Amino acid sequence: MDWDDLRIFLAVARADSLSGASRRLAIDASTVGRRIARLEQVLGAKLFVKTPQGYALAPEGERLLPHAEAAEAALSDAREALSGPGDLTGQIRIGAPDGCANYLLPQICARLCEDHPGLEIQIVALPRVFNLSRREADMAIAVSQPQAGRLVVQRLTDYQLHLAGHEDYLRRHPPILTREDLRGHRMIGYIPDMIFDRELDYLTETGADWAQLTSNSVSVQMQAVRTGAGLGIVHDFAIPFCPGVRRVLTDAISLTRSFWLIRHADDRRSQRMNRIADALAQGIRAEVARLQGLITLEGPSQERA
Amino acid sequence: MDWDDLRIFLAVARADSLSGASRRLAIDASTVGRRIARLEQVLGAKLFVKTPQGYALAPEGERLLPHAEAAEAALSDAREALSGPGDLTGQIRIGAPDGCANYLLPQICARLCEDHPGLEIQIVALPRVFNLSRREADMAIAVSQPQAGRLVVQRLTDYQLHLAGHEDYLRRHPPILTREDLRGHRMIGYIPDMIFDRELDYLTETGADWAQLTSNSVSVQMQAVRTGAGLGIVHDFAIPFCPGVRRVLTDAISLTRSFWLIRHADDRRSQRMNRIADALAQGIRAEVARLQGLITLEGPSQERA
DNA sequence: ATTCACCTTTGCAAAAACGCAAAACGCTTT
DNA sequence: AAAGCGTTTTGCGTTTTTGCAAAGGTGAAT
Repeated sequence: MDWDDLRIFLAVARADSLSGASRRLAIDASTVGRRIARLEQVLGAKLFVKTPQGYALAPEGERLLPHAEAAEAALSDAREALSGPGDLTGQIRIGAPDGCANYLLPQICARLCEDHPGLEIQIVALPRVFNLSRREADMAIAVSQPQAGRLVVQRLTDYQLHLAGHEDYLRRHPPILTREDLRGHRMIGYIPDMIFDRELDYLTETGADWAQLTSNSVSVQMQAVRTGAGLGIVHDFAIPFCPGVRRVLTDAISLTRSFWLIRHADDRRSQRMNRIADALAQGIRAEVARLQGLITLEGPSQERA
Repeated sequence: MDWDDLRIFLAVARADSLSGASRRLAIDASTVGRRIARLEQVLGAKLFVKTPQGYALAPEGERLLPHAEAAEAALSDAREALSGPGDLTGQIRIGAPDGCANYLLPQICARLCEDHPGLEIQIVALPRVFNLSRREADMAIAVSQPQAGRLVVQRLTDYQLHLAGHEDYLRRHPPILTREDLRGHRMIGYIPDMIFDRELDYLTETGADWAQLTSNSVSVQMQAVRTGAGLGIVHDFAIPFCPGVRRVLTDAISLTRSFWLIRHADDRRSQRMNRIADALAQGIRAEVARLQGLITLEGPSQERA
């Protein structure tokens, strides 16, 4: 039996398809299929039920899975035991909402990569809720705590959102001093049916019951605000990246949310994962504080409009 | 990283040489060397110190070893979880003193193989004490309990040894009724400096302080007795295989020893290993009882000489 | 009803891995 | 001192594995 076939087995079991595993492993799908076939022959068991729409775990495969994961954990521990205590190496995939992925993670991860040349970081911007238990990512940042799963959650930091618009846009309209002044403004927000977490339902919280220009992407929304398309709820930490964008009604409308770092429970005792998580947490905390601090310093003009 | 390289790593670490691992794995030594080299490169660590007389674990390899063993355990559990609850399969290597290996194990293991066609049993006759912790065998039968190691020991059965000679030989000599009558007889025994366990020091226990014809193999000694070369201490359970061999002085000289089954502590929770061990224990108990029973039934002639 | 997108499977050429044989090396023994 | 044994290492022909491209199939959407 070739131990390496178990690595392929794990990928297929998690991707539910040869092609998905193929992409993840960077191995051709035909090879993946052949190695699964070989594994099944050696073990004398049908691990998957094969359909034209994918590979699904058969009962025998279900029984194999936890042991394969145990082997994976042993391997992971092995690499950890070998790599020097100082440097972090290997690949890590971090899932995050696109606001975080766009305005926070790049700097933080760049810094991390600089400190650890052997480390390879993949930032996956999440347009949807993430399935961490399938190892679509090693860790994920979320705006709410997950309810179930063998996961460990830790709070990263609070952050704030405010209504904002570009100063050119604000100049073209009468001053906004009360909620009533919002009438007639073009609102920018999420595509309603693509709100995957109730924490993202910013607009209804402000009283605006609908938005004219919507996107599933925070950065697209931000770009809309920046180009003067209207008013939108934006992350404070994103504002420094968009010169000219000014907050309005900060007294009346102010939202606070939190970022949570979610990890596999199995990774808890992994020194490497712990260190990466710590670096990430510290980096996000510092970066949010830094960016939010820049706003009030740079432009107390939010009331000026 | 190819997970299968870890399997090769384990073999080399246990054999302390490429060639030893090569024999055990049935893979060419050059391939074993190349895969170790590849593994070292991927991990970026020198796992072995390479000398013309073998591969010795380097500190980094020492750190890797326990994790590789953890992976191996996971793999073993996996195969166990898959194989049907009824049948035993795979390969197992049993070490045993050559008396046991010659006169007990063949029948027992043959029966076991018959009941489980997928099972492959290797009987290693042991001319020396066995290093079970290096996985030279999966389990071992010994004549004394080991003192140390992560091992689990269970007693199999008691067995008896007596002085014996071939009836032709006995007929050519005066009757042996007391210990004094042994003077002048040619004694067959162990090569003194090759007695690897004090439990094997049969002759001094009888009062005979030296042997003229010696071997490190119980079966060779038995063969000597059988061909009328002299008198020797033989296992009772071996006598039925040697027509004409009769015990003498059974009242004055009677030795009792025990067989112990030694296994790795890690295998304790392995259902497969437990079943094999149980079958082995039960088989040996039954076979020793059966063979020892045959003696008294077949030939009460031990006093006749 | 048909096209499309996605998946798996098969055929074939290229690349990688493997086994064999020989060489190089050190240690032990004659 | 030299020959022999066991080891690792290297070179080469063969086998195996892999990736690519095309084919075959199924469900969803036009």
